[in-house]
Amino acid sequence: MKIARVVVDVPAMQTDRPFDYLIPDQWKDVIVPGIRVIVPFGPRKVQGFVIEVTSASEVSKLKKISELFDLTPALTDELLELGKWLTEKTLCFQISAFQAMLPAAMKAKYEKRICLTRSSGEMSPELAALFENNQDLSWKDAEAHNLFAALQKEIKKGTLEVVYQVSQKGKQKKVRYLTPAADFETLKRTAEEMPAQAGRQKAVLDYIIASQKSEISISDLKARVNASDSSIKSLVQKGILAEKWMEIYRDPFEHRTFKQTKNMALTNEQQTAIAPILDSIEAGRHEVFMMYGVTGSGKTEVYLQAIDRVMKEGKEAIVLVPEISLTPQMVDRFKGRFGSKVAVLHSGLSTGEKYDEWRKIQRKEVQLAVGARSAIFAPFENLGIIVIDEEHESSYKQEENPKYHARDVAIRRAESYRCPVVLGSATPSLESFARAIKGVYHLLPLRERVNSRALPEVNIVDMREELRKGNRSMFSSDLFEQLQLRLDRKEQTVLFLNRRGFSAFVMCRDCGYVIQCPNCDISMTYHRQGNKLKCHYCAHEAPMPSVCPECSSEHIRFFGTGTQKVEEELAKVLPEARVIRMDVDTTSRKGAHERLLGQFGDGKADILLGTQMIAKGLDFPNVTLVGVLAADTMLHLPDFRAAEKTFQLLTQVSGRAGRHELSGEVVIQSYTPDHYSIQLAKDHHFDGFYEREMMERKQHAYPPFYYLAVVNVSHPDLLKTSSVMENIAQFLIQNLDPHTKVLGPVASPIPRIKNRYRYQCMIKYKRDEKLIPLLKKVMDRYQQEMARDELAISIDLNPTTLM
DNA sequence: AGCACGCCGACT
DNA sequence: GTCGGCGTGCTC
Repeated sequence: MKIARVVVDVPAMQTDRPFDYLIPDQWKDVIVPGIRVIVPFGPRKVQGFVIEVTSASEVSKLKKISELFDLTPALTDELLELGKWLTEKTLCFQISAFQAMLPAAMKAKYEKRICLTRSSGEMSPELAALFENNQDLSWKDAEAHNLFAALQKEIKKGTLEVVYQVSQKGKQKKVRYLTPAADFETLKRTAEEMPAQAGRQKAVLDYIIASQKSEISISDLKARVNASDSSIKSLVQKGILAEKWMEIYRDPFEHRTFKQTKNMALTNEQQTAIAPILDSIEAGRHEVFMMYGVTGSGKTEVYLQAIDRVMKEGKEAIVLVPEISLTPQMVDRFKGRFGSKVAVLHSGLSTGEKYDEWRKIQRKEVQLAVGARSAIFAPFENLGIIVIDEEHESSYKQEENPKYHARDVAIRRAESYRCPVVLGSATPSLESFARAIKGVYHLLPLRERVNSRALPEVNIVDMREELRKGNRSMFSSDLFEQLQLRLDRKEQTVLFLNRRGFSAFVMCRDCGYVIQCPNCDISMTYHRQGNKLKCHYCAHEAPMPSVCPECSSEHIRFFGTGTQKVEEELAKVLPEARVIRMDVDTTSRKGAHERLLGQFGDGKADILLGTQMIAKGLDFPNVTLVGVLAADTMLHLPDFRAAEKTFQLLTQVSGRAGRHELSGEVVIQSYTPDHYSIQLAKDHHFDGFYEREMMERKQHAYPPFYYLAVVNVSHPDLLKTSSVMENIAQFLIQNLDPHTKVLGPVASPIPRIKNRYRYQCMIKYKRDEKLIPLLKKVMDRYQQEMARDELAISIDLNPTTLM
């Protein structure tokens, strides 16, 4: 008998390996790698993925696979292989890797039930009544009615038993439809021979004959010829029509039409950029392109035409976009060009809708998947290109297990399919741009805007100056004037408030001095407890000063503001302005995001006020002013990427102004206007920023000069947490390569979450073969404590955030 | 993760 | 003497 190696759906260290099962003869040809099965595991039943079929096992007493869960593999061979790779690269469980590649609807659902056995003998009267009409009882009901004692006796007697049911969370949506059971000639004859009193049945047949359709939906029949259930039923019973089931898709775009677009003529620059991509497609060569183009330089058109070529060759494409920019505008462009060949996968869809879009890919009914991070796992089998738009976006990194970066997965998949990856951004991540400069990636610059429109003029307002002038409001006089001007001219404004950076950094309102750690050049975090400052990178501490160490001003304090406050303030100073506020609160309901943007696009408001989510992708012709209320907030986060993120954000936001006929202006308010990330964003000078930031990174041994790994430990007990972390750090220091730097342990930037204390330590390395095995060893060593005690250890290789 | 098995304290 | 507490170890 053949044997299947199965990875079971039990995410634990001790079960993170394949278990062998016998394949029953009737399934010997059906069960192939990638198929999900249900297997007995100890006393229960669990779902598992078949990863291999062999003929021998080291285990002698094998159990049989109890059920088949798929008829076609849920994961292709390539995705199984990719899962293995993910496991190694991110140190996650195999099962977690597999599950990450499938839509949430395909996760297994477990239910425990109590069933009658065949040898049902006498039962106690109260239970007998319960099982009078039911074959079984759910475990939850039994629990709720406190029946366990009585049930246990019956189980001992053998009249009842416990069964484990495994099903899938999401279901395919199916509809009943009718099909003629005979050819149309026979149908015609039957219709004529219909008895007179069967008028409705005759009408149904006449309609079917007239329409010449072989598949008739029941709702259609009911609407068109007023058919009733009984007349349909009798036609089916007579064998004239047959009933069938058909899978239908929940269509998230049902009520939307997309304007068909064609390839546009490319500018010279675009042509120069696309040529090497097309070469690579044609040659079947894997290559990574870094398409570095200013906002409005027409990156999307290049993607579209490259994808068009791929699809003409009968291959498939994946386009990743950041979660938040999956606004209708982006979907429109792809749907408009490729119509029904597109599947869209993003968080705005329901679980069922996502599953249906995924099914379209699996069934090869579409050739293009557009979506957020997880769309990188689209189950295509003949990929011709992968595009990652806004490559620098942090949402491409998953923060939960498996902690993968979509860019790495994209490159890995593209290697297997020998196809190109196109990374696009106006503000590439330092890592990617450095690789492009080194020649690892192929750099494709787009320096001109398609409409030759100049980039908007950016004014930086020094908020310290405003304060000196006696303006204590959150709007500088410059911004206020500009706002007033747009109202008069009936033009629109986007106001951006960066709420990230809520963590209290300490800054002097007079000179803009921000207190930084002497060892790390990272801003220190204010701690209410003890009124002191801490660095979360090296654990350095300092007392909270009462006067600014730089200028001795007393106006030194910590910072933070919200959109609601801004809205109130706006209502006070510009009562006639109509404001739409977009933040987590106003966009939490489904479709709210799109609706608000639609309203703004229709000119129903003068000002769009929002957080991160309005930073990208928006393109409204009437917007001529963009205001950034506080450019600094992010700059002082305890994050070595703070400057990079600030630069990216400011550049991104600035790009929202004056994209069409009207020219635009940008006002950036800042307490640190001289910081290079702000100054260089003003000049739209990425290259300058890159060089400056690379110096900083080199000096402080951060990526791209070093790789990072972070070990996080958490436990309800503070002492336990720090001592475990200390032990791990010591172990790593003693065993890692001497060139590898281990920093910490320190308390995490958020030292306690949900009553668990958190400690971390950072590892900076260039090349260290010992690292992964050592980290595995650490996990192994603490495995027991993690299972029993409340200890948790997590490892993030190449973290994007250190929170 | 679940679940059974097994070894100690407080009850009929 | 038995019921049930949760520490320990296993799941093909």
